[in-house]
Amino acid sequence: MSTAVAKRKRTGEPAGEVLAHPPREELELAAVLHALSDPVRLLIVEGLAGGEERSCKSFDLPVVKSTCTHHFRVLRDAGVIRQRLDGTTKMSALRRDDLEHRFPGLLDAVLGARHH
Amino acid sequence: MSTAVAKRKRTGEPAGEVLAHPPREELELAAVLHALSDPVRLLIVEGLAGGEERSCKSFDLPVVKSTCTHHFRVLRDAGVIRQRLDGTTKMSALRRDDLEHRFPGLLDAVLGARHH
DNA sequence: GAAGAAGTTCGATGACTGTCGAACACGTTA
DNA sequence: TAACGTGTTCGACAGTCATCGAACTTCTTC
Repeated sequence: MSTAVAKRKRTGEPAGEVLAHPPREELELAAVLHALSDPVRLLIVEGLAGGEERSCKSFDLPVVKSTCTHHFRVLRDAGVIRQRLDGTTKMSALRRDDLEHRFPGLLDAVLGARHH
Repeated sequence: MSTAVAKRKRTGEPAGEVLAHPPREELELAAVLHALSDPVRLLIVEGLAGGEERSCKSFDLPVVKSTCTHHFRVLRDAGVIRQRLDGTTKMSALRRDDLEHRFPGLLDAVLGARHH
């Protein structure tokens, strides 16, 4: 065996560490607002508002798989969500605490907006 | 005389009416977030946070005039600001009440964010 | 009137975006 | 080991975006 997973098992590296997440101090307002300014990504964020982790596949998004990958990555790069590998699936969760610390009230305002 | 201003004087049409502004019920979250997701436009919004009207020229923005026109129009089309003609200058102001009604807490969260 | 001031319009440009489909990688399960 | 499920990578594509400079419009002022 010489896969990435096998290597992590040998070295004891946590699986989640392979995914890059910006630290909370480096979250940028413009980047977060941009990440939240797409309808599909707003659906994702609202789906995570409950606080529980969810797999990408558990969302019923109006786009194909590869586009989902794109949107989840935009959210992760902006620091809106945190992703963790779990077998073949990737679990995502909102970074509520980090967002609240950096931009107090922002996420609640977005989630509380009356749509349409 | 056959200018637009002369025509408005003849017909009694208010000068401010020539600028299109979306009504408060039609403000869209994604559009507002997108309008706020640009650094130059964030500068404009912060400059209007005091509540007073300001001319475009009173801002010291790091872009040329025509680009300013673009950014102010994006903000106006999204419903973030209201613009009014006053002679050769165009006065801009935040639509605080409308934004607060439609997306409670959003503008305060954006304005209160700790930058950099 | 002529000159100046404040914005707009237009075209161009380079960068980025959202979308898809096909092929691939990896872990799980039969 | 083979098949399946979940997600990624890659290339392509059409559309949008931020930016600039030059020419223009409109109002004010001298």
